[in-house]
Amino acid sequence: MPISLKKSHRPIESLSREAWVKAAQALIAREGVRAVAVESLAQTLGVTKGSFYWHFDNRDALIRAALEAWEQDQSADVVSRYGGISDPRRRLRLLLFAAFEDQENGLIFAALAQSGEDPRVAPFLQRATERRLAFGVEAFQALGLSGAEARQRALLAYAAYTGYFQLLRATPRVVQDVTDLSGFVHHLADALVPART
Amino acid sequence: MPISLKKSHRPIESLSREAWVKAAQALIAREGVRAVAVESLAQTLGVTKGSFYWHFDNRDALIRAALEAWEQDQSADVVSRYGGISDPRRRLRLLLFAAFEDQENGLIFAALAQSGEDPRVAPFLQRATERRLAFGVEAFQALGLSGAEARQRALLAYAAYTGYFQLLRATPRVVQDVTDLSGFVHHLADALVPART
DNA sequence: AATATACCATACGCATGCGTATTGATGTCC
DNA sequence: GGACATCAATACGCATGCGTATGGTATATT
Repeated sequence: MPISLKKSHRPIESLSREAWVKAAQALIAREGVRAVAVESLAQTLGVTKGSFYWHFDNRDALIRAALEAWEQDQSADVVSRYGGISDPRRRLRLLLFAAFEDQENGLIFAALAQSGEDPRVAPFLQRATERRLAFGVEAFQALGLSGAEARQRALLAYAAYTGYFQLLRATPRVVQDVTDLSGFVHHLADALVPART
Repeated sequence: MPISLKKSHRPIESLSREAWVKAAQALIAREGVRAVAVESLAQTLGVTKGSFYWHFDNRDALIRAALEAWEQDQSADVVSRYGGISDPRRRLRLLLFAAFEDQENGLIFAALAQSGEDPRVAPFLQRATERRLAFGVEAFQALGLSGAEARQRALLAYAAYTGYFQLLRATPRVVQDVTDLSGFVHHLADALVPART
């Protein structure tokens, strides 16, 4: 009965594989899916292709792994953190502010949308978009709006959200002329969330 | 004294060059800048590379030509068609409706934003974004808003605009659940344009 | 000590895609 | 009809990037 059992024999996921996935994610976030090249990635990791093809079957497997890992901790996504708030008005406003404040997540999503034409990315993007919009629709319905109206506002809110980060990503200089972001979001929230039940 | 002078000698721009540019634009709009490959383009045009390198110095020249041609008839862009309207409220609302209705232009712009990481595209995108935002800021200022507030609203409007078309491009199925687009824009306009002077 | 496993390097084949060089066909002008 | 310009086909060199094959080294197990 070995006590110090399987230290490096089965770390279940051999550590270095994680490094590949993370590097791929970083590259996707910065330059899009098409920039994921195994040889250049290997160089930044200080190894060669020989390593890569031991950990992964091929390039697609790496991209898939990166996207799946990204989708997994979507549980940490903003929409998941505000399901518990009961007052629908409060929930919506908090959600809006939190969404615009989480630049990390917003920019990653914008980067992914940028690679949205890629057939590997499309389904992930689709699912995430549906999930987020559905959350918005529910929240607006909980506010007393009809289904059609709730869909309208959710789309409006989400378009503003995704458009903002797209602009921030593509032309940051232009966006940063708007110094008061909270005022920006405040106005959006006031416009979308009715003043009274 | 030749009467039928210079029919094909100097059409000033040798006709076929236009074809290359248009094909490149179509490809950029559909699949992004990186998809512009001279050999595949040549095939779709029914010729070979030999032709291309007579019309253009290299691939970059084609991309530049396509982007410049696109920027040229930005004079046909929505913002240029509504400068004449004197009533600022009316001007803004018309502009908003026209912008969301012109799907052609909106989708092309979304496609370009998708290739915004490309150093060739970036300056064009930057200029267009600045132009459009500046127009919005002016319009909101004409409405009596302060500079800071005008910038906020212009950014909000433009984020919603660009975000909408990004969503329409990336995940059309999800967006088309919102059947009443005019209601969508109507709400946006009401939210952004103050009711009274 | 011997063998097996995990990880990585090197070297190759192959496809794609850019750019060049050369040649050819079809006009236009004198 | 000969010279020149316009447009295009063919063939090549070269780089990048994917995937494979094979061998090497370190650690672990027995």
